[in-house]
Amino acid sequence: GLCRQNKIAEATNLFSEMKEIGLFPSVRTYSALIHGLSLDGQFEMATKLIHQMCDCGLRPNVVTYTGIVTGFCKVGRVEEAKKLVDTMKERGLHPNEFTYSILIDGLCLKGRLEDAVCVLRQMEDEGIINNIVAYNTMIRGFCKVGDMEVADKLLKEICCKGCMPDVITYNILIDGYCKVGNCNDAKKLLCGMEKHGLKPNAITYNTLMDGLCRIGDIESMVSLLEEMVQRGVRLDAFTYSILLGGMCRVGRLHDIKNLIHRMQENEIEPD
RNA sequence: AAAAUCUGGAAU
Repeated sequence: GLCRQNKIAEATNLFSEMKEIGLFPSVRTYSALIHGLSLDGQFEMATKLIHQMCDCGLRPNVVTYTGIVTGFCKVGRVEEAKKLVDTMKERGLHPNEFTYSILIDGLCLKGRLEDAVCVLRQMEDEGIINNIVAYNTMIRGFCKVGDMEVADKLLKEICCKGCMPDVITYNILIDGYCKVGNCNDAKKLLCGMEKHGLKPNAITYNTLMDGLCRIGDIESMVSLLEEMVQRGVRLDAFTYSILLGGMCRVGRLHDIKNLIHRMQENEIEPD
């Protein structure tokens, strides 16, 4: 909990206190702290804790190592992440669905899409075929470089394999199409997801409205906003920011004032 | 669940 609030120091203190009063931290406790330290870039400390665990007779498991892998990937140190995964394997620990999606994300962030695909295939070869997060991560990688053809191919591929796309899959693809200026295909995906029984959420609408706003289609943006409200999807701070951007672009100052007023009525603080 | 994926602006 403390780690999630970026209070690593407090977490570390609490951890020391625990030991002083004679409590033995469990593998989970260690893993939580190791994850927090890794995200904070404190890899030496994290490694030290791994050793400490072993000294206490505790066996670090896949989650423990994956915590450090996450830290490396987030700061672009993918090679070290891969090396750690190899170490894990040597110690008889098999990477799981989390490990794979994290590694794929790390490679995508570095622009190493081909390598990421290799890891994805390796994951499938290991028999993990229902990891929607890994597929979403991979699809996002291609979307971010504007390669919508491959992204779409992956969507079709996972459908064939019986791994059901979720709302996030569609949100990622909608954003991809919007960012290359192809709002038409983005709109088609919105219909497509509903056909598959998935409910668009605020992020879906925000993403598409932003795309429409970027190509200057304010009218479509407004009708989408109406649809969003009608269907009871709550507007959030992102929604307002996107709408305000659109209104500024076309100089509708009066509408902007209205929006800010409505925002406060709906108890959303302008950020 | 002790760990993974989606949207704006500003800042850097």
